[in-house]
Amino acid sequence: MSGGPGRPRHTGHQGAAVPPRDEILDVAARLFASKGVANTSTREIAETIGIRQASLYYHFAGKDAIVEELLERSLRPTLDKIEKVELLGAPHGTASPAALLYLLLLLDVRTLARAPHNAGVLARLPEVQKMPYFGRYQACRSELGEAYGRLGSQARAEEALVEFAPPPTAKPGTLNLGSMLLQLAEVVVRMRVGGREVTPPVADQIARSGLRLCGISSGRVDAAAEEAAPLIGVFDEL
Amino acid sequence: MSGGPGRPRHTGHQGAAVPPRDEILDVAARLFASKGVANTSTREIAETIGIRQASLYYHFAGKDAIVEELLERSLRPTLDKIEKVELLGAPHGTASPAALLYLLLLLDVRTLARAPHNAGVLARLPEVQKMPYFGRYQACRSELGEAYGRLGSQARAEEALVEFAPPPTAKPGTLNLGSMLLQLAEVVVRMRVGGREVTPPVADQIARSGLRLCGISSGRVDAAAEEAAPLIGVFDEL
DNA sequence: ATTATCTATAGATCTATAGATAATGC
DNA sequence: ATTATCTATAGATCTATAGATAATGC
Repeated sequence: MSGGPGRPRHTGHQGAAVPPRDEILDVAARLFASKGVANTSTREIAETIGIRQASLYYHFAGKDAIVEELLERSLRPTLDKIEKVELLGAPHGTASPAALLYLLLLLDVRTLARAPHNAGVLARLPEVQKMPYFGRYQACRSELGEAYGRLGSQARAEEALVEFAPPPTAKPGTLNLGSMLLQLAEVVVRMRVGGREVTPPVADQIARSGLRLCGISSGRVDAAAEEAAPLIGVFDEL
Repeated sequence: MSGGPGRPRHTGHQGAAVPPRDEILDVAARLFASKGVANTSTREIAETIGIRQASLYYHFAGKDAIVEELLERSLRPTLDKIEKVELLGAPHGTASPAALLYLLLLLDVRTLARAPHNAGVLARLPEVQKMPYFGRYQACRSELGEAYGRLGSQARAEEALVEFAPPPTAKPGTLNLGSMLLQLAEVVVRMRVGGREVTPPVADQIARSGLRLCGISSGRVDAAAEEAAPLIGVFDEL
């Protein structure tokens, strides 16, 4: 036979190959995103990698544990993002709310665009939303939504002062501005499902659209984007 | 036993109760939306209604047939919408692109808000997207997206003329404006998943946000909404 | 005869566990 | 001894079919 029973696939650590645990997560993420969780069997995950179904249980307690870890991992970048941007806003007060909003949107879009195997779809599956762990994910997501909402209405208020525009027509409380911005950023998830590439100019366009959605005029959108530009590089390094 | 074998649940047609076929679709839609398709067994559908699992197969060829019909039904309102709005735009040319866009967004939001059991989630499930029938759904959805895109860029162009604003910064072809508007309207699906109610003012807010997203100034958004207001009633009656 | 249900079940999964096996490192 | 795999399988589903049964309408 090719492998023989009990033969480990990696002898020692030759050239630092992908750890089996990560390979499982990687393959599972791809399959879950393209076929759903309940529709993907543990057998399919295992045999895509080239191991037997039962061997998965050496690395994970069960199928749910795989989902849980994927969700956990997809959470991290978002939590980091919020923290960083809040840091940048409060202490010096140098950046305008509009620029901060642009920055947060752009970072979010890029995170979703770069997530391996379009992990954003995972959190949209009803089966996943029923999982006990999902509460944490949702809490984190609403925190991001609130950050969007705060920055969005600050930027909008500033706009009204500068431009002598009529006061914003929004009746507060009826709709969450944050939800809409969150949703807008997630157009990326859709694009990736559709096979379209998320290029840097596309990311820029989406972020700008978010500012316009808040009622910021084209001229000031440009200004905010320029103001944010030098800050992007800083975030990449953290 | 309570029913006994072979006993029909409806003797004749007493008071035009819900036809069993529709009841199945109704229950299936609710379960699919809340737990996913693969995660919902035919047994669960049947026993929620109060019939036996095998009895489903008298009404439907299989589980997939139920999904297919739900998808088909959720398609109809969208197709109608596009047709109607195009009708209104071309012949007399009375309505401005901005007003038409507002109208289309509002109709779309209301359709999603009123769809029984939040049918919008169904089309987002990867398992459903793999179904052979899904192509038709997607084609219809992109048609709507293109209508959004057309109206959006027309409205934006008009804005630039009137306001002497700088030319829109969008590099054409990099990002589909239609996709973003489509995505924006679907914030309703999310809201419903989260249990939040979609009131008429909320619908109005979303539609207005769509116009702003296109770069239309607050003043002209108000004008477009007012222009569209009398047309809404007309559409409800068709 | 037709309609709409039922019971019973075949056949195909799918998840998770038990226990064997071989390579590696101490 | 530990690590990572394997084979084999129990037990629990789940879908779809076959054939029986009873009510209704002609």
